[in-house]
Amino acid sequence: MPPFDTEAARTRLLDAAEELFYARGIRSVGMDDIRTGAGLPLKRVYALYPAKENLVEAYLERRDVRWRARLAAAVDAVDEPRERILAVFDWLGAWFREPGFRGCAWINGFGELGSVSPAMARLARAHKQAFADYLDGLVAAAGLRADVGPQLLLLAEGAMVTAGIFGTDAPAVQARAAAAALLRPA
Amino acid sequence: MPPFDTEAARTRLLDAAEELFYARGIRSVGMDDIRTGAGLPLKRVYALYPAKENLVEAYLERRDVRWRARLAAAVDAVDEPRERILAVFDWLGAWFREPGFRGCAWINGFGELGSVSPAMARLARAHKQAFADYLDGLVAAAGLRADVGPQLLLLAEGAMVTAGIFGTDAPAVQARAAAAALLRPA
DNA sequence: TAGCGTGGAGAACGCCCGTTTCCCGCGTAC
DNA sequence: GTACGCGGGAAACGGGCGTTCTCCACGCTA
Repeated sequence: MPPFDTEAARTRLLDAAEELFYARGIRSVGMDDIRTGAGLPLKRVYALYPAKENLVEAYLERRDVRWRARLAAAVDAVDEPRERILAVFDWLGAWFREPGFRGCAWINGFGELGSVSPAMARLARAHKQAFADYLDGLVAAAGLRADVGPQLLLLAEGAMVTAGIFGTDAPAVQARAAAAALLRPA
Repeated sequence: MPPFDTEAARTRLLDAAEELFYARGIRSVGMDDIRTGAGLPLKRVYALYPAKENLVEAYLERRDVRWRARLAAAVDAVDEPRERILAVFDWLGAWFREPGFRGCAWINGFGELGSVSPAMARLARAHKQAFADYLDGLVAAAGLRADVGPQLLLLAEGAMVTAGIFGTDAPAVQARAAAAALLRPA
């Protein structure tokens, strides 16, 4: 059973899972929906991930890697340390404008399952901690006071939530403006 | 059937629904859990709200009124216009510290059901719009530039989300400090 | 006291969904 | 050509849940 096109099947499975879970939420998506989306027999789905929870974890872990890589790539296109911080919010705006944007997968997942699934709570905390650490690094590299980092995190999280609920990218430019104000020396 | 202690029953029902829905999410809570929590026969539950969705709406509407009233009461204890804005974040901190705090009921509900329930999406937007309008009012009363209002909204939303995920009240003081910086003239 | 209706408790129904199992067809080996 | 085994599709199973229905105990009326 193992050596077929297992890796290709895994990719298609995660692609289908990501599209469906992100668009509709986790509980709203049945394993049958995913099987249909991936074009895989249910038997193979369960051979790759023995339970739905494992598939959810794999989806969030892959998305975490990709999301942070895309953010880092956008930031790395900029040199000046303070501009790099603002680039975070520019990239958020680009993300908000993507078709199908529905807010942050971890905030949504935490709201849906955080109190009922320790795994979901852990993944959400890990992702947000990594994002917070990344922002702290940018702040340190710019020689700014350390307490600006958490403040930028709040702006970014607020922008994600607000953009998701209202379906507009305006929060990105509002957050960017607020961030620029916070970067000015006291 | 109508004139018994219908209003008392309705209150107990909404109390139980609020406690359970907020703590565990909406789909994780069964009508039987609510019936047990309220100590009401299922027949009476369905007499008061013909479907779960109606009960969810009633829960969110009552919570909306109460949440905004509590916020307004905390703000109204302060006179100076800029201090009133900061009082918002002080009150958020007090809220975060309450036992059982699990983030914002509308953010969580939107993440869980926003894409699958138009009613949930509408309620979340209405609540957040009302909060945004309230902040805009405080900003106008303080004679500040209008674009500070949405920035404060992002800080507050980000604080709710981050406090919910990490289970700490630190975001309230971080958001308060950021807000204070934004209130300083450019 | 006999009859009636009202309200409470929980069983029952139908549906959905995560997971497992069955069966059939095809390719391979001898 | 035939037996074997593997993989695919889908049906089956078990549990949970929203909603409805049944049954019984109690209180009022003549």
